[in-house]
Amino acid sequence: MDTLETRELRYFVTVAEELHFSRAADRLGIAQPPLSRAIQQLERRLGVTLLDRNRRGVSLTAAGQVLLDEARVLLDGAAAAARRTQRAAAGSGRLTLVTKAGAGHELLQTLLDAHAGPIDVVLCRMGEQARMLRDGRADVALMQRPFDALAGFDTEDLLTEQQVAILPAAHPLAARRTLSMADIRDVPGLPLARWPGPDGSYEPGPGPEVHEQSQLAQLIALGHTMAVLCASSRSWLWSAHAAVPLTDAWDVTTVLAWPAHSRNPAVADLVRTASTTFTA
Amino acid sequence: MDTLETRELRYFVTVAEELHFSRAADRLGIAQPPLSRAIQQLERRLGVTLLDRNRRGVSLTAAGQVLLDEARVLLDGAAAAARRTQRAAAGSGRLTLVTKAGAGHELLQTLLDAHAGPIDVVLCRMGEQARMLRDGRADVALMQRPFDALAGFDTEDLLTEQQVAILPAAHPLAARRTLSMADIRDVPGLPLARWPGPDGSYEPGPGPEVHEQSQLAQLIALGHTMAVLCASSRSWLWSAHAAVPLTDAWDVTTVLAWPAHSRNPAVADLVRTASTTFTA
DNA sequence: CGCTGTCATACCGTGGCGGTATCACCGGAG
DNA sequence: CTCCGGTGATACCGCCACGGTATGACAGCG
Repeated sequence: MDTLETRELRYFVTVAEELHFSRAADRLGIAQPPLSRAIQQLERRLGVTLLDRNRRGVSLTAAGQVLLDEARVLLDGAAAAARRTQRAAAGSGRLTLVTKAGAGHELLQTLLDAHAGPIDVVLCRMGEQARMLRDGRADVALMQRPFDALAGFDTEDLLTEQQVAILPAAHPLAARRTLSMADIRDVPGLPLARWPGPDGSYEPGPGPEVHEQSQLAQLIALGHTMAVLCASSRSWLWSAHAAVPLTDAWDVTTVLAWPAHSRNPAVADLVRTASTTFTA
Repeated sequence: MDTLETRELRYFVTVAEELHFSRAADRLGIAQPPLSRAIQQLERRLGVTLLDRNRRGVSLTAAGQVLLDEARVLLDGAAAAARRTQRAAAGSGRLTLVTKAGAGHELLQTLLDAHAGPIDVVLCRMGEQARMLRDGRADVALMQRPFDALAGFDTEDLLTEQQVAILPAAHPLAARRTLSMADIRDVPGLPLARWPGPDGSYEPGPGPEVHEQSQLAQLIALGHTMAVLCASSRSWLWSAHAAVPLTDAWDVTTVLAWPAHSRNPAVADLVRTASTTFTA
């Protein structure tokens, strides 16, 4: 009675996105009638109306919206499963770790030194780690709580640290011993840089949009922006930068993250190594 | 090049479980030759050898083991998606919350009072919540950290409490004001009750195996066992029971949990209600 | 009242799935 | 060594289901 076929899910997602059978069929590379039939068959099998075909267009029912969300997750999962299987066949026993370029450099070094097996390290842009874990291109990631979206992952805490404000060295605030969040909010001519959110888009605001550490470093050195980062970011500062501790910012915990259902023995091994290395 | 069909995954999982094509075909209700062909086709499509067909049986390659894990998750996910869609169509806007029978009774009452919409409450046996969330029979669950396996779920902390030892009132230890874990480990004639683990099996040990609060209550009243539970369990104690605070046991946090990718608006609503109710 | 654009229906051909029969291969019993 | 039982692979065939084309039903619109 159930058994959703991935072909049907692919078809349904496309129709739900286009809200138009002909365009969806076009995107799928098939004709419209078989698509209509496939959706009808899916609805009949589930015993649920997924789409309202009114005059003036197609719209999702509540159940259709639920299935759309579920189907997207399933299709992504299927693609990820294929990739993970292929990676497992190719690099037997190798592990791919993904981290933001420049973040937690010493920590990563320590981790790699402590771990016995071979690890491929992939550096990615901010917030890309989750996607790479989810789509099967990586096995584990270094991520930061509370910044990164950790939903759907298992995690092991590695290191908790305070945050610091990174400023142009020439700016008056750079001389302070400590700062509070209130001090750095709305500094004239020195807006906070903006990172992409979980969906890759930016919140509106006055600061420049950045997605790489090097971008940020340059913009700060030029005196165009400032940023709030964890204390270990000091390792990549330039002489034109200054780091001032923040007294009232949230602590940042760097965590090792992996897909919740992963039973990859190499991942388990790395996690064990990490937990003994960093809790001791 | 990818696009794993669920039919193929179903076939592969069965073969991987049986490690025997004919038996697997039998379980699937098809003949052996089409099954062999389907697996070959899957291997060709992925470009990966999933099974070693040696004389003396079939065995999984490393890549095959990876795909087996992934495929199980995907198939479970597909079944869950179907159920969630059907539930969404049937009880429009209703929410199903699952909790252990007897656990966190007052907390649940408070939550239900605070929430506006209709909620179906399902009581289940210990550790069943995760399964019901995963397979789509429930939308949200009350679970306890660190007892329950929360991997793959999003959670919102509701209440943290100390643990207490629940003893037969007649036992000498019941007179104590407080106890430590050392005091109650290896008490002659009063072993700790054992719960099922995440996989439903029991660790070996001297105490009786229990999976329901009522079972436990009776066994304690009879003087056959004792248990360590969170402080709010006091609400269901009998007169034949005594609760003694434990000084050095882990705190227990009751959390609201839901599938990580859920975008069910009713769930989001309940979570918002819960977080304002319990953090204020 | 046609014209256009939508999704549904009718019908048809083909490819893929599943079935049966058989092969190739190996281990074990004699 | 030979035969037998049992394995998975191969060969071949029939049928269903998927996809294509043609057309229908129906609403909006000039």
